Amino acid sequence: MASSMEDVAARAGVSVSTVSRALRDSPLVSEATRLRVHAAAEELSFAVSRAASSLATGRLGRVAVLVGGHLGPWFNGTMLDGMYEQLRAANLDLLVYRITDLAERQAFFERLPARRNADALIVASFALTAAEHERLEALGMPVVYLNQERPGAPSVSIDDIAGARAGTRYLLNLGHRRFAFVHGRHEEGFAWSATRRVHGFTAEVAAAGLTAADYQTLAFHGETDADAVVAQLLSGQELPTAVFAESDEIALALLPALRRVGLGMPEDLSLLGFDDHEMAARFGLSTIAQPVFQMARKTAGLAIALADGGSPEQTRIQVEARLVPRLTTGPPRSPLPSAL
Amino acid sequence: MASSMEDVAARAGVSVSTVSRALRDSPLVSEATRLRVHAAAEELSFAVSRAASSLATGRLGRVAVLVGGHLGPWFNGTMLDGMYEQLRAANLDLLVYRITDLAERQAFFERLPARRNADALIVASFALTAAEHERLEALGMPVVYLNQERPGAPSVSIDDIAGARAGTRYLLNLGHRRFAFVHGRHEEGFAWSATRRVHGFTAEVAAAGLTAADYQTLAFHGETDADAVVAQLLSGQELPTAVFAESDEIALALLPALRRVGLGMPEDLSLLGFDDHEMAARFGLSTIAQPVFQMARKTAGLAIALADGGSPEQTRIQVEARLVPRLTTGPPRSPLPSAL
DNA sequence: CTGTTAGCGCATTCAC
DNA sequence: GTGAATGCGCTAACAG
Repeated sequence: MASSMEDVAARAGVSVSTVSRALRDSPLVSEATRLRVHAAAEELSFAVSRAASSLATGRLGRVAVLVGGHLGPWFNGTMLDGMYEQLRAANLDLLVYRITDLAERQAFFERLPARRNADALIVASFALTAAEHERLEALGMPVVYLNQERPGAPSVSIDDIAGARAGTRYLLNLGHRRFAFVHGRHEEGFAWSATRRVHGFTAEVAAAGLTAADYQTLAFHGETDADAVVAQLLSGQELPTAVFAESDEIALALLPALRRVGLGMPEDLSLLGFDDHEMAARFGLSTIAQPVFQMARKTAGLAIALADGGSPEQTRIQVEARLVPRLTTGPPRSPLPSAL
Repeated sequence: MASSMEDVAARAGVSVSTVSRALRDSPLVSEATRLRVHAAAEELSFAVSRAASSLATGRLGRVAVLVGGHLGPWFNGTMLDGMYEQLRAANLDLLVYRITDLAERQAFFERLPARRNADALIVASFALTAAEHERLEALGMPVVYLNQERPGAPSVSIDDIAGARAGTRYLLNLGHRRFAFVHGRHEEGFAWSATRRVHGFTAEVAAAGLTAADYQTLAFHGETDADAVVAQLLSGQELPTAVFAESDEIALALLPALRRVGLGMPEDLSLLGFDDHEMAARFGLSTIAQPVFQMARKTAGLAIALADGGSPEQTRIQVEARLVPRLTTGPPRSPLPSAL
């Protein structure tokens, strides 16, 4: 089945070294024998053993990605797509690792399955502890971070603070003065942008002269929690006129929950998300777009350069988030919503 | 940096073979030396070279997945998640390949980058041509199919026909007699279940005594096409009372488009999807659930067994789709929708 | 239970 | 331009 180079060599009437060279299109081989060897390989359906090749060259031909959370959600999936394209173009394979809970987290950092198993590691959207960082740095391979900045380490990230400020500014400009900011859980070190987005929001409302009485910060704990959050909003002192969600995932969960209690957007309430999730456009959700795909490509680009042993000129890339106003935001209505 | 086994051997005061055995927790090593070796390895932060290990054992420790389409969409992402869990538990890495267009398709089948690069290949939701099948079979490694049955080959798939029939039956039971079935594009060989679902639908309506005048089949060509499909529905001879979409992705695109023209679900129209997309529950979409996660786990399970050189008892697994009625389906209203 | 020996399949010197 | 050696780092078979 898996014929060896010797078989190919015999068939092509050359030596194994020539086969090796010819198959990798080395210029040290004449065109004639190159073709002859390729033909022989094809006939025997021979392929170079990656393991043997790697052992000899020291290059694995693979880049590993450590994903924070599940692979399924839009963000991570899109990210993988972006990386994949870059890697494929560079003829590198994509190896995936995932960390969804503490068990996986411990398992990964104990065994470090990526070690000596890839030419570079991408750590994506996953807040590491200092100890974990050190562990990775002792890995002996380049590590690139996505949405996580580490002094001295290559990274690609979005300016969450600026994005959150821009979103807040937009709502202020529309005339809103009473806000709620809804964020996901950010304990456990699984969060990355969350904290920065809250900061951006509070900084901007403060800059506008608003005080703590003018806004509230609510936590959203997973899918089933939308109604609870809406209940909190409704039972507060005053209903906010604008809700800024830390992510579109949250905003999209809030959307039907708000509609269910009779609140229309943007008439009764403005709702602004963050990320530009694929579903955001479909449901007319206004949002702050994060160019996930591009970010992923750039991150992979860094990883490729580093895997090649190169040292890219720019190793810390920051991209901008930009406002995408759609249908769920508008000026506040002067009186309180009639629905209340 | 990357210290070798010899270093560890020296430090632990044993031979390399003992190091090799100890590190893989072979029972042929005494507990004392096992610990000593592990300690030495830890101190030198040594890890076994996968390439060298693979070369010596012949096992790569990796399973490759060929995904049809992008990695981002819910279906593929969920699938990867399911496979990942199984593979990780078996201590196998997940290598990802993707085919989104003709170029990628040709590139993959020409170069076969997975060849001699993984212990097994999973082909997921991707309809192959006969030539491609042959090419894979000459690959020299086990191939497992997800949602694609191939005589003699191990596979896991859903019973699309039964699912589509059950959905249609449900709508018939509600009293519906005028239908539209909306399917995605299924040229290009990128489709798998699509055709079977249409067949299931038409078989069931035929069995109910309906004729071609009672239903129509419409094609949906991507996100932006929802309005066009709705327009077709509205401009037909008679508006159907129930719309069955080939997938939730399509149904979820139709949903806002139908609302936009004043059609309420289920008052004016029943809408039924297929797959149980994560967003389906959120938007109350009735659907036929496909247990993607489980299917993925089972597929990975087959791949693992085959990669181990085993021959699993059952190699062709079929799982059932089941109806999940939610809010978008109900009995038809007797007169035509007042909105018209 | 442990050490010695001999490859695994390729890439790369170095000669020619 | 090509072939003959050597070694990449580990595992396995064989002794002991």
